[in-house]
Amino acid sequence: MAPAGDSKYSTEAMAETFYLSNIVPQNYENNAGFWNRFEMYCRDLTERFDDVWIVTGPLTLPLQQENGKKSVTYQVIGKDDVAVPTHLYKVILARKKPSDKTLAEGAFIVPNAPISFQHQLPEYQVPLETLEKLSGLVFFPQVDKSKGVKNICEVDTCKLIELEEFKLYIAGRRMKNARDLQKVEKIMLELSEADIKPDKYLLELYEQRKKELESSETKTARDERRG
DNA sequence: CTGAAAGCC
DNA sequence: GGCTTTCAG
Repeated sequence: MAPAGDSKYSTEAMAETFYLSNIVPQNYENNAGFWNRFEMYCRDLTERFDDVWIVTGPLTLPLQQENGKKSVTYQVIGKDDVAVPTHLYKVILARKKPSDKTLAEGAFIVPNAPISFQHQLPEYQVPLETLEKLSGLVFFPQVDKSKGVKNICEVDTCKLIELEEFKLYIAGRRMKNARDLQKVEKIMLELSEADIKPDKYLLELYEQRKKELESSETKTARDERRG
């Protein structure tokens, strides 16, 4: 998860987040696209589950070479040869209420490469044991798997945001930060050019931002007249 | 939201 | 160089 900018996180937690030891090189399009949608889904889980635990990490998995043989190869970057993982994983463990005995779990392995909006989360789900073998790790060892741990994709949706919804969300973010009325209108124009109809939420933001900017701009003009 | 690129002191 | 503003998926 990326807590940046979210005031409910402590500065200590933020500092830990940005340790280099907590960072891996990730494909840009993946991070801004599929992985971003994945993280949005994870955040959204907290709306439906009281407790959500997530472990994320890198993998360097064997791939079929041109000679037909499988090998572990991965790119390294920078002067210190930082390893670029071939895949990233997430393990999700969630509980509706602290009193609940049954937990929901999901393990996902995602290629560190661009993944289009046509792809959905369940395509990348694997049995937890598979991920444990590939990573050499044991996740949530204190959880007794024999006690009916449920599949998160059955208990919840595992549905990632679609392209249109994503663009509306981005437009909303931009709307809140728009500097002037020109920018505000540009956001709306770009949406209509993309054949996306603004939803009620965005229209509200639009009207609100317009009002704010109109009042601040007339105020500025008044101040300027006063000299 | 995820970022990089450009601008500024 | 580091911080702020601007732009892009």
